[in-house]
Amino acid sequence: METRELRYFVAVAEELNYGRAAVRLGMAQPPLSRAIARLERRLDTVLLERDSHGVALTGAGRVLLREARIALDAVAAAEARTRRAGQPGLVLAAKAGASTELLAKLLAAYAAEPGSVPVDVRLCQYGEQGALLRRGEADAALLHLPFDSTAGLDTEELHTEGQVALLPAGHPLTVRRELRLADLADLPDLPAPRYPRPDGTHPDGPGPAIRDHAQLYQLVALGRTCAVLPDSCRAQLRDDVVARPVPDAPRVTTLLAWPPDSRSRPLADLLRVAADG
Amino acid sequence: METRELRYFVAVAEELNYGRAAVRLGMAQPPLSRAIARLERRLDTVLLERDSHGVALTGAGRVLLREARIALDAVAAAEARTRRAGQPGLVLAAKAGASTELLAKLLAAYAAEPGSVPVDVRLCQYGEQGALLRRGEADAALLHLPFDSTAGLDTEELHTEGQVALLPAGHPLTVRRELRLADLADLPDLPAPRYPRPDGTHPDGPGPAIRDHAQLYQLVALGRTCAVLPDSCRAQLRDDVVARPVPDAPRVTTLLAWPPDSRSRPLADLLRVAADG
DNA sequence: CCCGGCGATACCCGACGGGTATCGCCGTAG
DNA sequence: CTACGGCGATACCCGTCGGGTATCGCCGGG
Repeated sequence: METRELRYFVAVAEELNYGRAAVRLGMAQPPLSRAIARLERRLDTVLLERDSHGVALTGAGRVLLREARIALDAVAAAEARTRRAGQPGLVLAAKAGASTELLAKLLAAYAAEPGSVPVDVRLCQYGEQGALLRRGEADAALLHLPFDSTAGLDTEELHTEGQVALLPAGHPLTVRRELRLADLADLPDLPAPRYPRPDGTHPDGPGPAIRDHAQLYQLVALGRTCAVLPDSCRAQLRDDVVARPVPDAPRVTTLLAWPPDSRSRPLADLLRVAADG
Repeated sequence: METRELRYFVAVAEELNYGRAAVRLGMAQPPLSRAIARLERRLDTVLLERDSHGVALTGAGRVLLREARIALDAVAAAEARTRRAGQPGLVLAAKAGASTELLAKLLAAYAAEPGSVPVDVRLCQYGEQGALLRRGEADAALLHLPFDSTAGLDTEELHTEGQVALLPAGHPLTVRRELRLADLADLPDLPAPRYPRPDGTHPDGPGPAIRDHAQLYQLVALGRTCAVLPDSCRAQLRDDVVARPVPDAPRVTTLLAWPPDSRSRPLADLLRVAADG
């Protein structure tokens, strides 16, 4: 099976309509029909049930749809990783607005190494760093437990810290020295922010939908929401936002992650610097 | 990137010689040269250093070799799984000679289900079942912890049991009611069998290299080695082999494993029967 | 009953994959 | 020093196949 055939099949299986799939693929419908028919002949398996008013997946078609997506992702990751391995420099993915201090220190320490290469920092929305790594678009990523998934990645823990609540300056709760998670649940004036799910959609609710820390700071400053974030975020607060410790919030571990078995010289240097620092 | 190009590149990267790679691929050398050159042009990356006396991988080439193998495996698994999804019946992989009783019960119980399909049992050498699953050549497999790896698979525990030592009838150690692992280490007359590593090779040593339980029974009966196996193997012993409990050997868990997200009707039935039984 | 939407078929063309012959480079043997 | 042999690259040719346009056949709805 060629990747082109898999791409064609995925397009048809997703659209369930040869015409629309052909448009999406930038080609005409007849060669697409033939390509799918040839694929079915070679696999000796019916993938699609056509009646003259549309298309439906067979059981085998559902299997191939799932497997083809996996295979195409692997091919795309191979291409992305190879492309970047051929060019100098590292790409490091980090959550926008998170661990800025630690990130700055890491970059400075690595830049001071002999033989270090330029590091391109890609600031991501929540949860996007893992996807960048898995797609081969980044060499390493800063992740935060327990929020990000490390499945299928190698990791090195860098730092663990408690969390603080961020409140708009002047809010009644700011008179307290410490807060509990329960104090922050269901505040009518400060509805909890809605973080994106792994698939990028937001749950429903009264609070604002947010995509990264920068948005969150601003919304807290505007008195629209409150947030619970790692201690280190206090370094970047200005006086329109107040931080109060939340001892019962889970501790947050910042870790460096990279794809397993990828150990180029520059990446190995970066990992060593991170582990030492 | 097309899978054909990846196959070509892997062949050249493994042979480090265009001529031999072309033979392996069943084609002539010039089109292979051109295909690799085109791949490099499209990736805008040098994959191979050619001096006139051979070929060497660049850093990017090493990356692509690793990634291309992963991607090609994914494509091959997609093809195998789809092929079999299009045909009736299930394929169940099991270690030859292990868990025979449990396997027989499972097959009988499933066959009695309404709507059950024929089950093709593939008896494997040690450690091969996981590979069959991952390559898409089996729908489910019987694995044994702590020997087999379940990484990347969904599993259901079926049974846990202790282990016994198998000794040739008449061996001096058979006078004991129980044995310890230490009793069986470094016996000069019964050197430990050499089980295959995950890559199929055998470690060095004095004992016989074995590939499955059937071989092992026979070698024990011949007085060439001894073995520590799950209790249930006693059901198939004849009187030329004696079993003695080994309480300090790790307990063995038999489990049913299947590729994540694969839940066809027949497989779901089999899993339900296995969980109930 | 006719029209419209959809997939399949017929037919054509150009590009690309693959083959043979040969070159250019270099290391080595005589 | 030259001749040879091994290896990858280049030149050139051919057939196949991927893709395009036109059209058909089927069916469901207005």
